[in-house]
Amino acid sequence: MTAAVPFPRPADFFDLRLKNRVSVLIMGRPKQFDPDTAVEQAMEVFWRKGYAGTTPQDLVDALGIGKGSLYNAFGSKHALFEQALRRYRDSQAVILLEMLEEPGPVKARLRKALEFLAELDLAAPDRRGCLAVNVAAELARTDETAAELVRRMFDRTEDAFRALIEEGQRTGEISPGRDPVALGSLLLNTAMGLRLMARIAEGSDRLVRVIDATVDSL
Amino acid sequence: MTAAVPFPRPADFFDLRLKNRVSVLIMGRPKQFDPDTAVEQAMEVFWRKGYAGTTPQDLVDALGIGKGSLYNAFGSKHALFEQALRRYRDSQAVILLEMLEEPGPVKARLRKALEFLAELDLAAPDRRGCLAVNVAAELARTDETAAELVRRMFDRTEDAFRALIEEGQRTGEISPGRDPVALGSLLLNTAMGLRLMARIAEGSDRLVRVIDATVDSL
DNA sequence: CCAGTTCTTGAACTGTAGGTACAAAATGTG
DNA sequence: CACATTTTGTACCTACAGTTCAAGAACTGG
Repeated sequence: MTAAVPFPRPADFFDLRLKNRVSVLIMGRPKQFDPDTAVEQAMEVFWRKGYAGTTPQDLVDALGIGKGSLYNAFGSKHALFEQALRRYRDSQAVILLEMLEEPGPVKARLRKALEFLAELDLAAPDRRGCLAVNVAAELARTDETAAELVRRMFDRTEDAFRALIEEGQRTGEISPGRDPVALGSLLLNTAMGLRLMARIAEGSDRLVRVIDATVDSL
Repeated sequence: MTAAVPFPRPADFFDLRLKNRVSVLIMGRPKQFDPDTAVEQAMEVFWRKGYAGTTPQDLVDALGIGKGSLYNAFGSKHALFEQALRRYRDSQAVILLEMLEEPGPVKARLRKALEFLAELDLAAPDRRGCLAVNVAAELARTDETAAELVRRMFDRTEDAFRALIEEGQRTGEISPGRDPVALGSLLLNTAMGLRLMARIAEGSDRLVRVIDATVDSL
């Protein structure tokens, strides 16, 4: 939960201090837009159109600000993308983690979480899927910064699944003979596979079958 | 096996007849390059760089022909991409299908096939992963033609997994109580998930765990 | 109200994406 | 060899990606 919003890294922290001091001591014309909102909107655009598929014009249109403001505030398309990806991690990727931590029987919780993902993805505008999955497929080998961010998100999710399995083994719901680490990896793989499948699925049938078979396998 | 190279569709067939008649009756200068090889090379480029990430210049460089020849022969970037995707289906996507049809115990065959995928993906240049997976993530909602091709590839693979499960149930390797259709979907999901994970994996550890847990779950 | 600073707007700029047009060269046919 | 037809490389084109910049607007402290 608290890990969802990680402690600012040194650079961020310095920026923040600097920004605050400046806003008190010097101050120029204030921003006409909220940078946080802008990052959020940029995230939506990258999510729907991909990195290469997003143009500065798309961003300008979505954010409702001028190109100058955009580059003044964020520096470059890639820098904005990086911020958007971090925002995704902090606002979206944690949703699954939180669902897995709710109380109740382990298998039911797992099923509910997977069904939630499937419904979310099938209902989402443009069937955008999961930004982390999309970035993994699009940029993995050409953008090490993005790849590392996605890797960390996957690591965290894998870990949450492992913890869930271990809990199930303690409560007796899941056979203690099975390797919780391996099952954690498997569930991560299954969940991300689901989100990929959701991008081209015609209906929910296949996704439902995957979820059924997964829960059945535990 | 024979399905690997499908019978020419009407349009292809007509083109072929026309081309042959022309080559007998009129005939001009023959192509200096082999279109099949060119499509193969284009496939490699799209595979490594994605659709949006591939420029006409990239294609010209990789194919070693002029832009004029490129557009004369293939019409547009997108048309060439479509041919490249079909080529992928016929030359690459079938490899997994063939592996699943080999003789031997079902579980061992499944393990071998998944391990083969993982090794292939980890060793591949630029860790390009699976073109179908990449296209699903990049283009699903913006290119219906490509989406349909990927859908069909996924359908075929899912079917091969289902057949494998049914065979395992006949030989007693797999419990007859389990739904082979659902397990087919699950294995498709797992395999495509693996190929996605391979794009950002740091080592083979996670992939090995996924494979172990998958085979264990049957 | 002026200095100093930061933000905004919009034009401008460079390079390239994606594709077309064309003339010259190459080739099989008779 | 002339002919019809095709390929090919080059030049060219329009649009836009991605970014920069100049001019001015808004704010604060003095």
